[in-house]
Amino acid sequence: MKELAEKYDSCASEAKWRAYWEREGIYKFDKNSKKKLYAIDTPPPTVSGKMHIGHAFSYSQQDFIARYHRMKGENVFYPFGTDDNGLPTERLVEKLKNVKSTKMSRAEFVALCDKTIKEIKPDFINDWKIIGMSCDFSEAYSTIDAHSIKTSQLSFLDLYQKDLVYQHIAPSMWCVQCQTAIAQADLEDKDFDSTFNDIYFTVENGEKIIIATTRPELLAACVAIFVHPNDKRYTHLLEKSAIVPLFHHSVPIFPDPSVQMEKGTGILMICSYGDKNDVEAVNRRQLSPRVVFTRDGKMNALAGKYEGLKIKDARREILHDLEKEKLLVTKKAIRHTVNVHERCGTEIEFLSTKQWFIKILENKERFIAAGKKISWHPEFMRTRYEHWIEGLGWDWCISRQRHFGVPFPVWNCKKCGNVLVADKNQLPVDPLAAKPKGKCSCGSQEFEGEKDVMDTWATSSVSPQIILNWAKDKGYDIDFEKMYPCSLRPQAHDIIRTWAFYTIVQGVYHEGKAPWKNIVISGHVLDPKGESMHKSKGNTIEPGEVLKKYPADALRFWAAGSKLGDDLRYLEKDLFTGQKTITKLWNATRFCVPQFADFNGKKGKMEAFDVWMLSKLQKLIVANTENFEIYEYSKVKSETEKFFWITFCDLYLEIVKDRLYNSDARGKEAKASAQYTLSQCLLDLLKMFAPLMPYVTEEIYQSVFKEKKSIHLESWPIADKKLIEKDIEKKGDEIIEIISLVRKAKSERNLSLKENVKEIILPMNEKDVAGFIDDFKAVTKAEKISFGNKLSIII
RNA sequence: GGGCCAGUGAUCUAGUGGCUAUGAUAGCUCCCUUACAAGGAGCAUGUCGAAGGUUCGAGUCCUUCCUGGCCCACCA
Repeated sequence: MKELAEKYDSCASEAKWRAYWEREGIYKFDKNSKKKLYAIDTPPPTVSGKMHIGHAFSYSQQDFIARYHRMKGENVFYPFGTDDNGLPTERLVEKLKNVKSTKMSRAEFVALCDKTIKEIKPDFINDWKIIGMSCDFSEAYSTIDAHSIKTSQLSFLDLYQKDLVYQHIAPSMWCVQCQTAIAQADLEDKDFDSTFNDIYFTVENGEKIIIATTRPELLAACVAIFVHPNDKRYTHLLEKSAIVPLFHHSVPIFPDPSVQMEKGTGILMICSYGDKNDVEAVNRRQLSPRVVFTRDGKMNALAGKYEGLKIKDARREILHDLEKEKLLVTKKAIRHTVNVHERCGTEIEFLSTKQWFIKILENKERFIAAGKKISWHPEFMRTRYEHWIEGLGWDWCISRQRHFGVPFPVWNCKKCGNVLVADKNQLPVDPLAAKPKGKCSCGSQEFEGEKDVMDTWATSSVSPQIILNWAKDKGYDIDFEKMYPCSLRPQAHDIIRTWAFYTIVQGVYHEGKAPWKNIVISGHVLDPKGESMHKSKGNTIEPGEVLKKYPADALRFWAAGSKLGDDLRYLEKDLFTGQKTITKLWNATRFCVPQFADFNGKKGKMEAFDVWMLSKLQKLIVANTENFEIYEYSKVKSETEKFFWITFCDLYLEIVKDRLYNSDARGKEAKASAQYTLSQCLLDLLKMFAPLMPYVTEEIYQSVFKEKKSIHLESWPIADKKLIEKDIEKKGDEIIEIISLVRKAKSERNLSLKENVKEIILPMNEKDVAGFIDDFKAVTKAEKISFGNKLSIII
């Protein structure tokens, strides 16, 4: 047992224990262990420059849970992964290296991505180690490593064989900035200033009608006009045709019940394609589409004189021309919400392209059913999941016309165009570099590899399969069958519609069941005003900056303060509160340690206040265990903090000082009783703080107790119900109440607490509280204690 | 427009039917007491968003409304 230094040096201590944990493999997964498994489907953060405060927040929270389960004696499988493929990575590399992927060869760009990732990843991962994540970092994966590519391709082959994936030419969501197809889940809302324009069309009978639109550049793409069949204003126009202004092509006027009569002028122009309704309308009426722009968002030849202009420039020019030709009735400024691509903020368009889709619409019920089999924490997050599924309108488009991603294990026959998929044994495969095994059914051996890569979610959604070695290509065995489903998926609420949903889809399709037993949803970090943090708003907080001022334990302690699933404001004072708790823990230990010097570890007859204290401790253990079982780490934090600060420090430590300091007068046995209680409380408190503040608890444990290699390999305290003494607790509480009143009385008289009290008359039965009286007398500095009907404090 | 969550002292927050509503921060008063002044003791601060209702009893349950956040839809 070592004396503790006067001050806790968090900086040195945290670095020391971090290195120790890694060197000693404290968090290493033991694949041969017979203990109960607890597998965590860790979120792989998207590799970006640095960890942000939201990461620090949510990863701390999942780490509390992981550490609790480890201490509970479970075999925790807690790998660490990084998501480093796909569009987000491409955009990062473009930014860091100041290049444009569209202006480079694919091979060149992929090589640059690989190189850049290698450069920045070690520092990036280090941020996670600094906050004290207890992952097994030797079980690290990247969503672009060979194992992940193989798993992802295997997943594709399995879906292909089960007829759950298909290739299809159809109008789908397209980002003209990223020049790729995207999925419904990749959309975001954004407000734009625009104009609502009333434009004249001329019907074949010469009548002029007015159509309202925000997108006049789509006039060239107009293929029909819809009016409501019951709209008396326009029934006479039905089955006639109209001439599109500026472009002079003729389009039919159809009745269609989807038209909302009260909107705009009640006349709707159908373009190929302005939105999802247009897509459906064109299909329903079997119209031949007029596509007017190119994949990079410029007008094409069909747009006549506007060819080559960007969409927005064309809009301005066309409005200008309409105005000049007196075809524009009015132009109203409006602000409206438009769907944009979440990665770049560009308004999405609809283009007919050939894409791969995973079928999801036909199995909505199965996904909802699988969601019901999972325990959601908090429960209401399941509702969000179900609503997302109910609102889905498209199958999952998984192909991206990009460079850096998992390739489709697919070739097309050059002769007949047939699709050939790779053989399982070929994986991982790059179809641009390799050839399929065998021939096409047409006899040809000439193939063209699929150039598209997969949506990054297509790979991250098989994270359970990746970590549990579904592809069976890891160097050693992790028994997929035994370990699937995982025990836990921790993640934030903003990716329920993507990561959680897609992972469930893959789980249902590959394994016929949900991928995890529990899902814990964390919230977001807000700025001090309660607003969301955005780089553009300039209100972001960098964990690196926070950690220059405060220990990682304090950051974690702050992160433990949000109720499960709740957002939390970043207020610096809360970091300070955490730091105070660390200091207090340190100083309380500094008080205890010298008291253990002459302690033989044996307990004799226990003093009343010690029984009282141990009883309260057992109750805390029960409460904390229950709360951790339901993932309520914030309640563990507040309960433990309250107990430590008030019950242990303010009350108990003060009460036992007399017995410890004056053992000659009070007796060796009374001292031993206090020593025993102190050491029990301190050890159990350290253990219960350990998941939240792994560093300071380790530092203290290693100095004072050191029964195992690490406090994090210690067992979580188990409550001894026999120690719960309701009666003594109640009596003790009554005495405590009076101690408070004595303190208050001194305080009101502006006296020091060590001031003597002449006499205290207790309104109690002497026999009931006899065991407490010596301690009570000492802590209140009372010269005389007597018993009567009414409380009286005579100073 | 639909859904979800929330509205508690100056600020943030605990509290899913039961004695005078938690704790933290800021404020004020006192105390350098041999773990801790980055501390301790104490004080003050609340019509628990509004209105109805259920109940012996409501911050807690129900209804309606108001406000905020998030998600989704619409966006001719």
